[in-house]
Amino acid sequence: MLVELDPNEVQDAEDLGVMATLRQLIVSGRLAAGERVAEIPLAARLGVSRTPVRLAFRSLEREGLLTRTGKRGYVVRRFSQADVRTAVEVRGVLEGLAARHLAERGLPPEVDAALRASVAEGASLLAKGHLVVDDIGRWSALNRRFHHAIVQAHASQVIADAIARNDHLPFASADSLALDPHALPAEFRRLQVAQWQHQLVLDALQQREAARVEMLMREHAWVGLRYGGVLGAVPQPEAGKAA
Amino acid sequence: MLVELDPNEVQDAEDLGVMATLRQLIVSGRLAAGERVAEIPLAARLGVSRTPVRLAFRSLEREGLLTRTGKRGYVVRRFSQADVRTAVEVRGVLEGLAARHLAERGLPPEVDAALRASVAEGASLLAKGHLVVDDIGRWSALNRRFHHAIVQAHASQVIADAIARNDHLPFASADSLALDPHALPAEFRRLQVAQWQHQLVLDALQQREAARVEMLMREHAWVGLRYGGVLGAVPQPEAGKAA
DNA sequence: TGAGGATTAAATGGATCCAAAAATCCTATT
DNA sequence: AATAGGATTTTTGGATCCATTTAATCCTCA
Repeated sequence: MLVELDPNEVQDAEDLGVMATLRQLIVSGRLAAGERVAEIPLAARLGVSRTPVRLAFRSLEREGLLTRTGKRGYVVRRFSQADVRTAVEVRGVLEGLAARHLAERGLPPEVDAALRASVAEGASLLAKGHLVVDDIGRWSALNRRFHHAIVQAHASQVIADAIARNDHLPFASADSLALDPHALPAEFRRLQVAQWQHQLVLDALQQREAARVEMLMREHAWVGLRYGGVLGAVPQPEAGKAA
Repeated sequence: MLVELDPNEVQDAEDLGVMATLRQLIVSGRLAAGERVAEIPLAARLGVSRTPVRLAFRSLEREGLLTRTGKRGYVVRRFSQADVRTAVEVRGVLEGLAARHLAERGLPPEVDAALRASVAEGASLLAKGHLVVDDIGRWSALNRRFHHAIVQAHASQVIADAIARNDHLPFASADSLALDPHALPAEFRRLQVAQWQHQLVLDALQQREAARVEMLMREHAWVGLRYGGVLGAVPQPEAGKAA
């Protein structure tokens, strides 16, 4: 009944659930943009019944990774270069809103501590003047904590939800700043800019400079996308995923 | 097996699909905030099997109207006053982004025409100096067209999607400016402000004043929420839905 | 050879079935 | 009487089944 099973695919399916597996298939490009996805073949491919696949399709549709085609079936959504830029800008705008609120209401001690810790860790990571491959993961983690601290500090979950939904677009999230291990010197310059921006954001929050921190966060969003070109790093060839 | 069927509920279920019915039940408060919703009772209540209910649950979870409780089951999400404010502000920020882009790129003729038409219709609606109940629906329609024209003008669907997802929160959308038919004089003042704002937005777009139009759109978002108090209308008692 | 229509295959939506997990409730013992 | 333990009932997740609809194929005729 079910054939041609790539072993590690099935592995994923059992461990993480169909939802995560599908997301992976889409993000990795094994399901190409524009490709039609049907319940039955995919269920067979993953070794599960149609039911979980159907449920996952609805969720992924709401996440924006799948779109309906006419009366029947879904296709993997295709993202243009403009979509990528816009998604990054949307995140910047929303994180800017969160940061502004935080500046206006004042920085709670635990948020301040979390941000200081992230900034300190970033400083020590860059202090040696160059990058090693291990630093990529460390930066990703501290960067995630920095953004998370700001976004989660808001009294309402609504902003965090809006950001999370936007982040479902794989290239939009703050920790999708994919660092090229083969261009570490250039990436070092990029991270240095990001680190400066983190420091400025923290300073503006502490000074309760609301408008300033909003603009800083907006600008900071671009570091994952365009700064590569400006600062001499190789831009990601995400054209493969885009239309 | 299936009893206690409110006839018009079942009517809805057959016509609009479980998804829309559930949304209605939640928005109308017939499913109270914080209430637990289970598949089997709800399927019986709607006269359908569990399958469509399950699918609807996943979608509504992604929309943010339902949240999981621990390992099992969903509850109707409860929204605080802060959530309502924040959702409105998020919409303002995103619509502001869309409007700014439009100003930066220039106003295409058809968008300009659509916006002019909405503004003109609003002017004629308010020209008689007072409101009648029919005007509520007319305003809602023209207001929707105005906002839609700005949001849909963007090259990427990403902003529109983000706004649409935020608008799933029933109180957040631009046409949730619920006008009280019993306070028409006060509502007239409110619509007059909204109309002025529409005119200013259109002017700023035509002049390509990007920063100005962004701020105008942000401010305009609040008209549905707080201006009532400022301008003397009765604020919505949405506390019933909020926590 | 191409177009149109009819037939066929396939995919979707809804319903039901089964097993596993969770919550509730009941009982027995301290 | 209260609590711990266990049994029962409910609910969920997954799988399969059936009917309907849509898409695709193929065949015929011009």
